[in-house]
Amino acid sequence: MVRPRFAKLPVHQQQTIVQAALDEFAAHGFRDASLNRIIETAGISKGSLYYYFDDKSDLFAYVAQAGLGGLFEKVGPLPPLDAGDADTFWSVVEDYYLRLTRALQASPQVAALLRGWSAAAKDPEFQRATGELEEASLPWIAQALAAGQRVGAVRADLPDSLLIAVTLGIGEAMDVWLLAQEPHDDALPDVIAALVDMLRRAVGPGAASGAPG
Amino acid sequence: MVRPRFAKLPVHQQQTIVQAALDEFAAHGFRDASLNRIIETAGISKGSLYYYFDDKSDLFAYVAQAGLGGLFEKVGPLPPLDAGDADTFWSVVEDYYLRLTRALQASPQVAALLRGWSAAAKDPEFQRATGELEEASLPWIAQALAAGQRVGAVRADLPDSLLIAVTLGIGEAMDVWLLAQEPHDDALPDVIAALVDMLRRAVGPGAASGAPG
DNA sequence: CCCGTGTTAGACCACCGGTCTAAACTACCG
DNA sequence: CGGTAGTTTAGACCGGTGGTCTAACACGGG
Repeated sequence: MVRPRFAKLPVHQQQTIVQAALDEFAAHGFRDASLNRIIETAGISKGSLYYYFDDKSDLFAYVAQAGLGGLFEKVGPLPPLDAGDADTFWSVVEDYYLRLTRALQASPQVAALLRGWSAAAKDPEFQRATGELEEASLPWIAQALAAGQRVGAVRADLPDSLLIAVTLGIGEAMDVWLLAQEPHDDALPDVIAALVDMLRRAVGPGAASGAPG
Repeated sequence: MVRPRFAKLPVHQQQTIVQAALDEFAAHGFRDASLNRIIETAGISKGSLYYYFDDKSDLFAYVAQAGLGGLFEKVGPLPPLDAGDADTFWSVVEDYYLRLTRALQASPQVAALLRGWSAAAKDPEFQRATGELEEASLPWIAQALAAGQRVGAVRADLPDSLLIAVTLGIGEAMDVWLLAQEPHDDALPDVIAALVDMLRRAVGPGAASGAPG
C-alpha cells in the first residue's frame, strides 16, 4: 500500500498502468498474470512498478477496487432491505442482482477479473492484499442476511456463518453458470428470478423437507 | 501417464514418493506445492521423478486417485438412489454424505488434498491431468440428480447444468463451513441433516416463493 | 554550482516446472 | 568372465516467475 505516490502520477500514466494490469489480470487470472508482461505493456520498469505498489497482490487489489468502484457507480447503492416484508426483501435482492449482472455483462474485463479472484482466493498472500475488499463485502452480505431475518425473509434457525457460506456458495455457482451462458438479454430477468428463488428456498424460512427433523 | 514404470518400483519406494507428494500437496495445495521439496523429501532426483511421472499434474492425479480410492474403500459404494420415493432419495443422500464427511475427517490429508483441488481446478493444465477423475465425478453428480428427478426428489424445471452448478456450489460451501467448525462428532448428523435439507430446498421440487413468477 | 530528494532502470536473486544428457547400474548373452 | 544393450539416476541447465537492490538520473532550492 504505497499508493500515495501513485496518486501523484499524471493521470494518463496511472491509466496506462492500471489498464495494462487490468488486461493482464483479466486475461490470465491473478496467479498466471505476469508482472513482466504488465510492465512491458505499460512501458515502465520493474523498479517503477515496485515503487508504486507493494507487490502483485497490492496491484491487483488496486485494480480490482477501481473496477468494482466503476461497477457500483453504474449500479447504484443497494436499497434498504428491511423496509418492507419478506417478499419485498427478495424482490429487492432480485432486482439488484439483475442490475449487477447486467453491469458485469457490460464490463467483461471486470467480470473476468472477479472470476480470477474467486479462483485465487485461497492464496494466503493474495488474501492479505484483498482482505480489505473482502472484509468490506463479507459484513455486507452478513448485514443483508440480518436485514432479511428482521423482516422474516431469511431463516434464523441456523448459524449465521453457515448462512453466509451457503449464500456465497450459491452466489458463486450462479455467477459461474451465468458466465457460461450466452447472454440472452431478454431472458435474463427470468433466469435471475429462478436463481434468486433457489437462494430463497435454501436460506428462507419454512420447511421444504417432508422428513421429520 | 508413464506410470507403468512406477508400478515396477519396490513398494516401499512408491510409498515414500507418494507420501512425500501427499504431504506437500496437502500442505500447500497444487500450485504452491514444490516439486523440488517433494524430491528432496522423497530422496530422489528430479530426473527420476520425471521418469515416472509426466509432470506435476500427473503426480497430483496419481496421489489424488490413491487417496480417493482409499476413501471410497472405507465409505463403500453409493446405494441406488432411485429405488424408493423422494424421501428415501434424500435420506440416502444424507446418510452417504455423513459417511463421506466422517471418512474425510478421519483422513485430514486427503481432505486437504481435495480442498486444494477445488482451489486449482481452474488451471487448464491441471484440468488435463485430473480430467479423468473429474469426468468420473461430474457425471456422477449428474446421474444422482437424474435419479432424484426420476423419483420426484429433484425439480425438473431448470437446466441440468444449473442444478449441477448449484449443487456443487452448495456442496463446496458445506465443505468449507464444515472444515471451519470443530468436529463435534456427536452433533455432526444434525448438521449434515440441516445442510442436506438446504440442498433439498434449493433443488427439490415445490415452491418456497410467495412471489408470483 | 551543488546538493538532496524523488524517481527510474535493470541487473540480480532464489526459486519454479520442465528438459536433457551423460553416467551408473542391471541383465542378458556369447 | 567380458561386452553390450537397456533401464534408471543424477543434476546441470533453460526460460520464466515475483521480488530486491543499487546506481544513475531528473530536478527544484539554496
